[in-house]
Amino acid sequence: MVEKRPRTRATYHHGDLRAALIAAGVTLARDGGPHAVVLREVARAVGVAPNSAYGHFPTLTALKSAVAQRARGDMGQAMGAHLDAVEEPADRAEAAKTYLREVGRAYVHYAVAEPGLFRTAMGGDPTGITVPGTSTGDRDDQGRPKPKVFLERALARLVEAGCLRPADTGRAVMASWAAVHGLSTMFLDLLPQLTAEEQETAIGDALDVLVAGLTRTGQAPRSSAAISGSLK
Amino acid sequence: MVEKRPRTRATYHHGDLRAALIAAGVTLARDGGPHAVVLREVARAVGVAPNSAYGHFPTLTALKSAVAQRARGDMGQAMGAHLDAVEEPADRAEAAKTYLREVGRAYVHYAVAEPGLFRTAMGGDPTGITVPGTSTGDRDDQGRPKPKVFLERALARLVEAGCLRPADTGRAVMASWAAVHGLSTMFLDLLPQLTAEEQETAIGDALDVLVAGLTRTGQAPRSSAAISGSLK
DNA sequence: AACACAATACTCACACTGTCCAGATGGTCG
DNA sequence: CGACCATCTGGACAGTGTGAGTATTGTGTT
Repeated sequence: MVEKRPRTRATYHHGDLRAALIAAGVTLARDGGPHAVVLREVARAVGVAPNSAYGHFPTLTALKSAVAQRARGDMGQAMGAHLDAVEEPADRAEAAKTYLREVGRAYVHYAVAEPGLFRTAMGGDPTGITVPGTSTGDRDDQGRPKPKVFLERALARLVEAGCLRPADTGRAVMASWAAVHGLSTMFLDLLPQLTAEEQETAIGDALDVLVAGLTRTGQAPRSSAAISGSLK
Repeated sequence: MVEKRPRTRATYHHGDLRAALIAAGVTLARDGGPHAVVLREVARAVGVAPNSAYGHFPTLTALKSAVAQRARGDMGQAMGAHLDAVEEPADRAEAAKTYLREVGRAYVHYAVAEPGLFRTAMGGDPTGITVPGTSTGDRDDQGRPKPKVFLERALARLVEAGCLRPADTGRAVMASWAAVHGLSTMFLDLLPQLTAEEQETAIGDALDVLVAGLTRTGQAPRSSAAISGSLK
């Protein structure tokens, strides 16, 4: 199905087996999740012997890792398309808040729209030596932005608009990421019976709480260390 | 290893194979996650033939589902123990906020302390017909409270203390649950390189943002529907 | 108390998986 | 043209979930 001509140099038998394997893996992962990307099935889809994959990937988890990276790029692309369609309010602060909300909404929307790819990208399988974060760039191997950059951009805009202190950017990253990632995994794993409307209101409510908590004018309390120290 | 005498009536060959299978599955899941609870390995640990399990569970996923339910009970027990050790401030409102924070901290702490059981409880495997939420009670089959009840209790205390409007309880559940579940899955799947100190500060920061967003005095904005309607 | 029944556990079997090892194939370069 | 070497193929092995049929054993009935 998917044909890719070699970029660097002409390869030997197949054309570009490595890319074809990844593409087939993405297709398998799209409907079926990471559990569905099976080595023999991937090889069967491409039309080669099962062991041919071992020339390009040392193990199945390595192939899954490549598929996951590709899925993260796809997620970034989808989030970018979502954000391009957002109409921002005129007020600068409200525009920054809207942008953060829409970044989060795009994150959760992708998880719901492409659960198989989302699960593959976020690697629920701890068997792999995946260790996400090894690639430090802002874009993947196909030049597509990573999902994280949208969140950082949103928080930077909040800082510019005066709604967020620069020193709070780091903790804001964790709080925002946790909120949207938590919503996504909850919808997929824990609350599959929710309707689209219920999901949408839950997204809006959680993001409202997040924005309200982040853009509070007073300084954030620093009681966490004291509380955690008096435990256990 | 684990011996359980039958409660209701003496069983036939093994004693209580069903309970023994679940117990062995919990042990397997504790170190190794849901992927490690393998039917033949469970049967091997108990000392019976592999297919003996099919007399008590129609499929392996059914056994995993029972193990997951047991893991959720274990999680509730651990959270209760954590909360019993919390020293609450005298002020009523601050005590309610502290309680919510500690509920969240207990949730994430269990995920980090027992990643295998947490992953099994929260079922990253969509293959099963698990559908959590079928059991509507507040306690599991062993009388242990479910994790969700602690969150509901915390929000009820916030309402009593006047820090949260009763009408906002529903959305507060989603926001709180998403925050702590997101932190947990992020720590396990996306940020395994974080140290315990970094995890602790991230937990404190995210919970501070959550509490600040929930207990804001003004009414929450209801702009989510309008924004989401202008998209796509 | 002895027997029949049904619940329980076991044996055999099949299709499928990931991965190793040796051999065939065919581009690339001296 | 011939040698090399990356690439792909075939066979094989251990291990998995699950189905069908069979042996075993506790329990209720006569």
